[in-house]
Amino acid sequence: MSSVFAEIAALDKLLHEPARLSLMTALSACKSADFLALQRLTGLTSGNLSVHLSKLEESGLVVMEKQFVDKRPNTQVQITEKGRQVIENHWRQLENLRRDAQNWRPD
Amino acid sequence: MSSVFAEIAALDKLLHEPARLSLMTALSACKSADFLALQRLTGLTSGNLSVHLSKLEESGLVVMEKQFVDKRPNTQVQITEKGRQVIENHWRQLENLRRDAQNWRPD
DNA sequence: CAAACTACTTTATATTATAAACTATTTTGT
DNA sequence: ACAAAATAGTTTATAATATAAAGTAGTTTG
Repeated sequence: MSSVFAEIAALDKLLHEPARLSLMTALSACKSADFLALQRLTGLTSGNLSVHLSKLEESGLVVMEKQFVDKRPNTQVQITEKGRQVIENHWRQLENLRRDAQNWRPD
Repeated sequence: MSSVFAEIAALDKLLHEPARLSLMTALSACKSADFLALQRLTGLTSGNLSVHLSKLEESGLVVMEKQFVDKRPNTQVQITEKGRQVIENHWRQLENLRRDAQNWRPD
């Protein structure tokens, strides 16, 4: 896999999907956030948010802690060290792609 | 739609899909490129490349010109003005997301 | 002149995302 | 008190999407 283009074309879909890219980028900026804050942020339906978070958790990119706050369920979400690494790397790849595109010419 | 996060979460999938993001970014850097150059660049199978390009063409983001060169079929692909606008806007949105993430805090 | 190659397109299948329906509990109105 | 609505999610079914595999039309090579 020589060029950034090829790298991007085969990019990690888990992270690249827009909703999850937003979530991971936001989570990389804070210690933790709860379900509703993330829902307000992204505008996702609760169903979609739930599925996206589960997917991120299964891959070890976030951890979820479920507790009761004021007698109501509350889910705190936190990015893992692995998650922080892969999202940072993902942004690096995107930046590389954009930079390299400036002077690409067809063979 | 208030935040960049929400904008991104509802981002144009057509452009965001990694292969097409690569293709459009590359095409925005040159007058035109042919099928094989794009295939070399992205590492896509010809089947996938064909489908992705057709999708971009249907949406008016690229135009394709089919001709014979040295007795062989040859497909030249060129980004349209609309295509140039939407890919540039897409990159702007991604940059905004990343910038805004730096100082996001859960409500 | 048959077999292999080039440059694709079409189709079938597997993956993925989204919406809708559901669960469990709590609060509000009468 | 108790039905209705709200909260905070999860599960499931369906629709959309991507990828791989097979097919087409023509060309070159042994």
